[in-house]
Amino acid sequence: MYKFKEIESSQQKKWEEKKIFNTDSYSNKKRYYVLEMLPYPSGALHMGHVRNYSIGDVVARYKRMQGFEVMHPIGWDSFGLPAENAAIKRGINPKDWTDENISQMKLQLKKLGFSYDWSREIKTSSPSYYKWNQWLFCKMIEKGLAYREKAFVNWSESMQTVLANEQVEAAFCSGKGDDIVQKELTQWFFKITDYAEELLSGLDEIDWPENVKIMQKNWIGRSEGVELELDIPGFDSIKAFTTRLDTAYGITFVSISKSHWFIQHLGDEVKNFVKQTVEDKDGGRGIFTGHYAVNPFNGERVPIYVADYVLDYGTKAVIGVPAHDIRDWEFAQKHGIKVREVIVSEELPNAEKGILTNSDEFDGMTSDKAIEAMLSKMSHLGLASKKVNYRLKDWLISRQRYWGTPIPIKYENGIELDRELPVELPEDVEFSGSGNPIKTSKSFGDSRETDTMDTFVDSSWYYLRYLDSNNEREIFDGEIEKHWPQIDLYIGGVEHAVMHLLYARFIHRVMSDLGLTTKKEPFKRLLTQGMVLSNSYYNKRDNKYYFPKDLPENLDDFDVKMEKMSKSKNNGVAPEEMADKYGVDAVRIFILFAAPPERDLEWNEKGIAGAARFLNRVHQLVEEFEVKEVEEDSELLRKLHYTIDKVTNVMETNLHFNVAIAALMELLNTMYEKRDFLNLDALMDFLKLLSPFAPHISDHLLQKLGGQFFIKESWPEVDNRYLKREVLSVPIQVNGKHRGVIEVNDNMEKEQVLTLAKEAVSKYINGNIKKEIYVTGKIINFVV
RNA sequence: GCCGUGGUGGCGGAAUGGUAGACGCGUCGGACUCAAAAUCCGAUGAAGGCAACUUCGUGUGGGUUCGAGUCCCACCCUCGGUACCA
Repeated sequence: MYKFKEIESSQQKKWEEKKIFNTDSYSNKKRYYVLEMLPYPSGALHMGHVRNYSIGDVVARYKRMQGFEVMHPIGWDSFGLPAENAAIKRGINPKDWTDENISQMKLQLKKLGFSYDWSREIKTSSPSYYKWNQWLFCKMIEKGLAYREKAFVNWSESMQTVLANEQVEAAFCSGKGDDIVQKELTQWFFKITDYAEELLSGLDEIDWPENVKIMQKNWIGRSEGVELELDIPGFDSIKAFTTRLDTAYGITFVSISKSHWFIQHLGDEVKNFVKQTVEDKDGGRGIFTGHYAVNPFNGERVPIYVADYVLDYGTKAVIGVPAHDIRDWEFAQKHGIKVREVIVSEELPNAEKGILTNSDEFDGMTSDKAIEAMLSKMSHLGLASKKVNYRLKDWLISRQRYWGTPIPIKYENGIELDRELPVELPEDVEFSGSGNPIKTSKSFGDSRETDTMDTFVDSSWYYLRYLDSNNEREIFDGEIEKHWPQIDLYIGGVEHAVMHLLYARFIHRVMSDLGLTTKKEPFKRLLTQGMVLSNSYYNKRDNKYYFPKDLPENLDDFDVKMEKMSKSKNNGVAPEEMADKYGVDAVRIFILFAAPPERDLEWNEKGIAGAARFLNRVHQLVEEFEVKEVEEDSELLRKLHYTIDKVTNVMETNLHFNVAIAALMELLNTMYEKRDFLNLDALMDFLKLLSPFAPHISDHLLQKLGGQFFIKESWPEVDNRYLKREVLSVPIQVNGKHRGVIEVNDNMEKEQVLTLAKEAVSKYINGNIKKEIYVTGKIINFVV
């Protein structure tokens, strides 16, 4: 095996010495900005990171070879819950814990040889970064895009803190869910709903995977419908949204959400129901309020329920038509609510549009006609209006936690912005596990906001800070932003498809409206990568996950599953261990080869050995190579140019590096067979193609052949002359079944080809051909 | 529940509607070696057959088409997200 350790560390040293990955912010070359989602410093780099950064690194190196000035930065998303938990559990300061993790992970990253411009590194937990979060917050207040409002949260009485839904679930699982209530707190929000329409239409301008666009579309959830007013005798009327006004005669109940204004008028039973937190949100849970609303169409009194399934958006109230809505049907079944058919149906429930019945003068109309007619009648009475509704809620950014950006607000004389930025996190705090630690600080002051910001705020604009990360006067220099207005390619896990990516798009638009950015959309192209999985071994006898090295011969007692690598399942594979054993380049090659980037990847140590073998063969070939006059070999040249074409295509289109690497392996095999005909140019072209994937060995071999660094070389070009084939083999089918192959000249006439084909498969034809299909050069099919 | 993903040999995967299984792993056989490792060469979807070859085969059931892994409909399973994990 080639000496990968020596080669890798010496190449990395050379790269660092020459600072060849640093980016000129003001470069006048063509520019390309490739970015991987910034990591949370959990303490150790995992294979998911390696995969993410390898994908980005390949693109960065390829683009450099194409003559682009490439921006490829890295930093740390270093605020967040785990640091605070470590503080509570082990008495470590969150800052120390975080910084220690960062320095460890940085070391690991450097050993993996990614082509980052480290001079741009950022850390979101440093005041020089979060200062600008606070500055943005102030701007948003000025713009009317941040406001304070009451909202329900999961509140743990014993811990005196807010819990995430995930934590609530965990608490219920371990039988500790009893003290969790729904509590109303006054909190800060960002008005993302003001941008709902833009965020929706903006999706059309970006080159993102269709499924991610659809998820965002559905999350925003635009629906056109009607807001209908129903009277509650003795109270204000209630407004309910519906997209199916045609079913209004079928209303047999009304449901409101748990934060609806009407609840304040209700008794303790309902209020207690609202406070309860239960595990199962989807069981059609609801309670009758004791009040009725009047259906303006027929004057009928229908019961009002508070129901879990009504989301806190829009009017927070929906009409219940069990006959024609499946969820309403289930709710009605559970609560014994009556059902009335108003769309002619064979069977109930029936959610399809159709012809109306039981609907007075609207009987016999189609749904669409009826919606118009019914809306017109009600709007004359002032009881209904057309309305566009969104599922998207405003973004609650307040967190009752320590390790985040302090919200820069003082409450001395009402609500006041604190303009002396940064408002730094106090260090004289206690981590007792109960309440917000900031409240224990003496230095922080009594009149300040003690909530911190959601960490999604940090990660919503960090890519802009990279442009000018050491700027102390401004969030970034506008001139540099004009040079690098968008991320050309953004790479990260599909788990961020909605929240992070939607928040970032929102903040970017806000910044654009503030005149800070020149484009509306931050990420021109998105690649969502799959997870890295490996086998986990769960022992059914002692209920523990075993490390693979601790397994017995006999696995009868074990549940073996392929799942996401994680600490708790003892199935993680440490990148540095693999790099030590097989080399960094082999790790990269394997992780890129084992699956296309967007798919989940199954870890397999045998596979990485295969990658190392491949690189060893490359090394061997170059070691044995001598520069001398050789004859041209058309097959070798065709293979070479076919591979250049293939790899370039992958780079320019879908980034399916697994296919590109397979092509490189095929080329290597051909070059081995034909090594007597191999010249320096061909060998060099092969190494160029390989270099983005396996940069250490490639640069090492280049230096042996008299060059320097591949990112300073130019990407090879296809010569179409070599790709042409004179003889094509065309498969023949009879009735769609493969029956043979013939070789034809590329200039042969159709008739001649068919005659030859008939001869070749005569025994399957028996004379009577009904139809002949010939797709030139591709396929022949006879129907008999 | 809702929104989205995926399902192809023993395994990871490849395949603009046109020869299913490229490439790699594993396995088997051979070469080299005193031997082993490494390396190199060859075979490898399943069933039947001495063989030529035949039949079957891309989660399940239907459909469109000369032709479907690929398009359409229904279903099953899997994974991600679900607004305070990041």
